[in-house]
Amino acid sequence: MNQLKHDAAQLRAFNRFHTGRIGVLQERMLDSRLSLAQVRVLYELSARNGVLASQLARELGLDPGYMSRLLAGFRRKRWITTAPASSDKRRRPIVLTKAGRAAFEPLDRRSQAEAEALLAPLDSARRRRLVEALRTARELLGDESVAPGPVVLRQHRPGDIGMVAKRHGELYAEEYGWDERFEALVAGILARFIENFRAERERCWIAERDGQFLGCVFVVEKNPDTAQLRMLLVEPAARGMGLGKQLVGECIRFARSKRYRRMVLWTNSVLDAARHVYESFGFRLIEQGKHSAFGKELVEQTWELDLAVD
Amino acid sequence: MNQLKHDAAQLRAFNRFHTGRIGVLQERMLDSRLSLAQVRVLYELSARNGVLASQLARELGLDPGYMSRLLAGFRRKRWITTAPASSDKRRRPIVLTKAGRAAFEPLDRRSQAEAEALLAPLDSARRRRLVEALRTARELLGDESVAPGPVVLRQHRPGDIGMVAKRHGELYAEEYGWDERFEALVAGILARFIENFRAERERCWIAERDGQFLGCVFVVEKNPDTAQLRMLLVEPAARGMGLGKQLVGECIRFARSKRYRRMVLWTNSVLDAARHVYESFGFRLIEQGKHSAFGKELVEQTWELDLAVD
DNA sequence: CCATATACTTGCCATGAGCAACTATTAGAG
DNA sequence: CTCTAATAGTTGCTCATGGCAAGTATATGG
Repeated sequence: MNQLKHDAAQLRAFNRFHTGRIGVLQERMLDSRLSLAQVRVLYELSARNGVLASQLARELGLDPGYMSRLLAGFRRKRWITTAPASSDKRRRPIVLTKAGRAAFEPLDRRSQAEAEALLAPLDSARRRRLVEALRTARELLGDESVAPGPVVLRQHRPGDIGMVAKRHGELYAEEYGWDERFEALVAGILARFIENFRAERERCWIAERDGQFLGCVFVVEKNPDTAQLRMLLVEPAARGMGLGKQLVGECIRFARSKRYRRMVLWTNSVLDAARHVYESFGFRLIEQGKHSAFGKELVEQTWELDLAVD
Repeated sequence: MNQLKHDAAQLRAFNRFHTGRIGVLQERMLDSRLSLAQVRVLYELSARNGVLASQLARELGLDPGYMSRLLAGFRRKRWITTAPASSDKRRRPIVLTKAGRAAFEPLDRRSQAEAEALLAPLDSARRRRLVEALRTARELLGDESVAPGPVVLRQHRPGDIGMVAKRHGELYAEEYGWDERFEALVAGILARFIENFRAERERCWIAERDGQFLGCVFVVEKNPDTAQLRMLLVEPAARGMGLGKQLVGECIRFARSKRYRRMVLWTNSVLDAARHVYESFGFRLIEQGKHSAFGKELVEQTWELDLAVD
């Protein structure tokens, strides 16, 4: 595959660039009379009290003997103490002393300041883009330590309407081959949703994580007794974590709290995952029929849930 | 600013992760009996014939003395020849020999293979995201060598409608404080644009670079003689490079070719940059009036251009 | 023509870092 | 319960890595 080669070449280009950049930062480290290895160890020590030398060596990819010497050096400077151990007397958990912390702190500050200096020329939008890009890269390169952040459900704000339309358009084009008229349909529905929006009868939930769009769902008033669930979407990357269920659950809770008697929704037979969610909440299929739309022959379905029962 | 601190911390986290990762790759390098510095120099030599030792030393951040020794080593192995020089006899442009190329090739292949192995577990969508993220990071961190790719103008496809609405919504909210009803208005217009689309009378241009949305503009039929220019948008990141002019130029050319007699557009007094573009093409303000919309008091304007003249 | 700068080399030397052998302790197999 | 193997850490030996400064040869600018 040629694409893979190209992508790998890009990765290498990045690595070259980054080692060059970091090389510069390393030199600065050195003018504090500490080697890169020492700084890395010190950083780990300051972050995690009580690690073992062997753990550090493994994680930082350093030779155990070398690690031992590094730590001996720190011990000589009274930056660390190695408590002989409790249960297992082979182990000597390493604890940073007050002096150790004091030695690390200016280094840490300098490193922080350098990172800030690197970012300073960027305006905040660019900085956000950079941070997001770095996070993405780290995650995709398999850094387990990158905590994915919580999934947040929130109501709509500027930009969401478009995002919802965009992802509907792209995903249904990709997965089912629907043409751009589907996206236009969604955009029109969304436009009317905003234009006629009444917060006490209708609502939208946008699911996101780390600012990344994960999914959405809308409840609109069909008539005073009937709420309509619309535009449920879960991003491929967010599937299999119960987000669809969570979103539909919010809709039902909202509709109940607003005294709707029933909830209906219009969907399509090809959307299997969504159907399972609807079924699991007790929606019943009350009508279906062939129609042709978005360049495809489809079977549309209407589902209904009685909100009074249960 | 606390955000800067946080962003810098993210950058540092990335750097730590990356040095760890690359550390691993470096070890592998070593089992070819070459140091990282040697490999880096070799890479540069293979990429650019005839560099000077001093250039290399500067660019790779290595000591000139060390560089001299590295090169002496290569010379001993007959991997390079240093032509004594032509005009300036101090300089000795370095040329990689056939043997040098042969020595570098397996290294290069191995490094390429390792990069590919790192990417292999990712599906192509993720890989694209990763490559895009790395490119973004490189660019924002100030790698001049990252060529920004050409600006491409294309017609619309699924996802564009939403993107156009989204960016209108976000940008006008940010820059002018307009609320989400503006986005809804745009979404509605876009929905109708798609629903009634006739390629021989109407068109949309999406400007992008490296897959990144840069701007857009639409031409729709107002009546058989009159084309309407709508939804001109240029991303902040793309301003000042004449993209607005280019987009409007496309519109006018298109409208002329479709035998429209005139072009009109509706805009708003606050949009200075756009107004300048319109004026530069000879649009004349034919009507304006206060109105209130999107949560603001605004002055709307109608501009017209006679397509017959000129 | 002389002072200064550039391109590269060389001598000197500290230390960074890999390897293997060694001690102390613990866990697991039989 | 004992013997073996594994784990945690230390130490001796070694040499490549790479910084610094002085040195040579050439070029440039006043």
